[in-house]
Amino acid sequence: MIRITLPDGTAREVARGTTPADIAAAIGPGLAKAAIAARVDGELRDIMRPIEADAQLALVTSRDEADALELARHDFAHILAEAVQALYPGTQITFGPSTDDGFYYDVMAPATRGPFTMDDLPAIEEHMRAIIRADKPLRREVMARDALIASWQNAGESFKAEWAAELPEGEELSVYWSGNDWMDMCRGPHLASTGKLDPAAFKLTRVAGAYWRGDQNNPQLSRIYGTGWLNKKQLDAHLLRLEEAAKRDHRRLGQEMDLFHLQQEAHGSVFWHPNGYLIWRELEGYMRRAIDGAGYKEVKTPQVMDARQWEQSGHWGKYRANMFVIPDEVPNVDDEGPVISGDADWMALKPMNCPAHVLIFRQGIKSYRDLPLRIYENGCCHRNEPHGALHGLMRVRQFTQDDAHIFCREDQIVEEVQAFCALADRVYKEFGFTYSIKLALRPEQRFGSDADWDKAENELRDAVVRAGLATSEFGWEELPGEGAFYAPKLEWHLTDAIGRTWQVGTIQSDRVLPERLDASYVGEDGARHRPVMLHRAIFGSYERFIGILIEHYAGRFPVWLAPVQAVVATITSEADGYAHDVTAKLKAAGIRVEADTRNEKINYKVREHSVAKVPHLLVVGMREAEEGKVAIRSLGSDGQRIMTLEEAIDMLKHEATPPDLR
RNA sequence: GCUGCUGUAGCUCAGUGGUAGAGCGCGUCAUUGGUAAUGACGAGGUCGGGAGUUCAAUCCUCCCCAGCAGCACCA
Repeated sequence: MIRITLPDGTAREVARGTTPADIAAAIGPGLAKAAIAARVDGELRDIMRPIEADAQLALVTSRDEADALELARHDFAHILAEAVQALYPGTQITFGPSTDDGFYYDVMAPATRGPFTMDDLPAIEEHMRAIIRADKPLRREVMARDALIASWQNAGESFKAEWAAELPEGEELSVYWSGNDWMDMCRGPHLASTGKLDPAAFKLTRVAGAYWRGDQNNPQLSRIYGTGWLNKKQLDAHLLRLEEAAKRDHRRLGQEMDLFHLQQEAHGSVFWHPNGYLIWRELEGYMRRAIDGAGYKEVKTPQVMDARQWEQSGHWGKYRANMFVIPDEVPNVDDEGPVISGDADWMALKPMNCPAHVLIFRQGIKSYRDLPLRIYENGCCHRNEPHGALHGLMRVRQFTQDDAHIFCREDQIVEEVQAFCALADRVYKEFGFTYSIKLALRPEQRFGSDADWDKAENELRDAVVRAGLATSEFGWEELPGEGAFYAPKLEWHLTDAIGRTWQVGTIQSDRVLPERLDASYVGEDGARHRPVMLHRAIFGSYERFIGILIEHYAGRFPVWLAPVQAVVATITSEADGYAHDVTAKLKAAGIRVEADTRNEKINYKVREHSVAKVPHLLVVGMREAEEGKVAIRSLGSDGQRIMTLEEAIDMLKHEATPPDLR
């Protein structure tokens, strides 16, 4: 007999080999029906898997949503693989986990046909539903390693065989049978049968290429994605959320609001339109005030530098594949010959600002009294990104960083990092973001000694701990191998209005570049010392930050950032004179305002400016003109507020004030 | 860079082996209307680029470019 302890503290003596399903049945028929899995000593397990020893048992029902979703999605993935193999014999299966909103499965299409496409999805979905309707039992079986490998090889499943052979020696190799005719190697757990799934609660969404084991040197598989839920209501709600997210896509809003455009002749670089550049200018002003207040000095450095400089900084060796390289010569003007000779010296557009800032630091002799020296630049950088990586404003080839480098002594690092944490906190909060902080640790490819990396990692960790931010509330986490080649990184991940996260801010503690570029200062002892260099950014890049803001605000910018803050719209042309008067006074008060005196109905104007997401619409007719008032209709509310022109100006002036100046 | 899909008017999209169409937008005219689309008329496209097949290509084939989804990459 073994002893099973339930969550309420009661215990039962049952025979060894009793399943959680048996225990659920013993407790009551309702629970027996509702139970879909079990937690045995905290581990999620099949409801039908026998318990072999004394254990804590908690039965899992669909009310335990996170567990239930995980189980359902994992089952959907298996059924997807089973359906694909049933429909397309010769398809090899590899791996299929659950995701945040569903599942995917990576398969290798048979050699006789190309990769799977969207056109294949309806048939696969239909077959998945048939498998669910068939209510096939899902049965766990432990197999001997050699037998399992042999069975995969016999079945022509070379990927599975490779994987099975590499699983750790001691690990129990379990497979799951769907009925008696299909099985997959899997750690589990699974639901008791396919019929536990709701056939209306999933949808296959797309097909894409994905490399075997995530390595681009390996064969490319077809990855079939689906979204999966417990019921149709949840699925529909999810599909609706996707639609809402698509509506706030910055590429779409950028066009609708006339903020910027991209075109193939300059792919990866942004054409900022007047409306979009107004947002940029506001952010630039905001950031200048922030860094001025925090003791930084702003500089501007060259776009192009000689390759020898990039060799010395190490970028030529480690980063050249992503640099735009330029021959240092006068191009051949004879149309018959090649434009460049091919034997000129090379120059390169800067992919980052750090070396240039070190060169500024190196001018003259620096004393310990000059430290910390904080050098800031709105630095325009070019990186030759892989074409497939480009994405609207989020990943571009020309971008401007709010970049600064803090040159300091070792004993100033923690203090400087802490001050940066405070500055970043203020900025992100003023834009309405919450955030988490992660520490990215040394990568495999790196410069510098292990001792320096130990120090650098400890300093960053220490600063966050002292700032009180190394807590789960701030999502504190360490990410092995994710650091830059010259330094570990603290990363700020923002959470936007609909819960997505974006990595933007960073601070990195670097001992490599000062060494390579020979930066030094004279210490109190009169000797030369190496400064440590802290690389840091808050917006990350203006392009990307604006893209994030567009999606975060869904285009409904706070007044201080809105390109057009107010429109004065007339009801009849008799009010035109008053409208122009109002507009002039608002302009004089510093408001970005436009007059709409077109010969259109007020309904039309209200609609148009609402769609354009203008925060305030000041409607004026003869009534307002005679009384010296305006009727304000604000974005997001249906009603209007009548107020005097002076009151309206005060209100708009207040709302148009950046948060740091209020 | 890899896999798949897409590229037609300023925008969103329909369509055809015989040189193209809608809605919105734009222009003109009429209408002066009180809070999410007034009506009429009109202008606007070498159908992403190049080559090939064909009597004839926007449509079929091939190559290139870009965009989209994902993968890889993001120092």
